[in-house]
Amino acid sequence: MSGPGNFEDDVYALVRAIPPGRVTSYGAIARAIGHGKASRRVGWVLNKSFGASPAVPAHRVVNRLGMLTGAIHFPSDRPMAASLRAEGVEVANQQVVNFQDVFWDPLNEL
DNA sequence: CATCTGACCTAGT
DNA sequence: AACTAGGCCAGAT
Repeated sequence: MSGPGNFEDDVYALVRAIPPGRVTSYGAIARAIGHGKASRRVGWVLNKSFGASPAVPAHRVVNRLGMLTGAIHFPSDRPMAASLRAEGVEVANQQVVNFQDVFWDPLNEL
């Protein structure tokens, strides 16, 4: 019912569970909620997440290579790279530095 | 209403 | 190892 079961809700819950200073990937989220192949939808859901409350730290979600592919869809007031840097994540050239180091795998750590 | 695209990823050739 | 194709599904044209 109103709990987990909806793709949207599951994604929101998981993204909100990402600790500050850490990042994860779309595929990792999709897999954690049981839709291993629906990584594309994750991005679409996050796209709506901007008006959600509590806020969803969508800036902590990058692609598997650590690239800020979704940065172009972020509001100009809150650029993705800047938000990550504010949390201590180094970003260079639209890419996360030490990605493996800051990567947070929900299946492994949650 | 049919077709394409998109914050992606895995697997097969 | 590089390339192609397939999967997911909702919005846009």
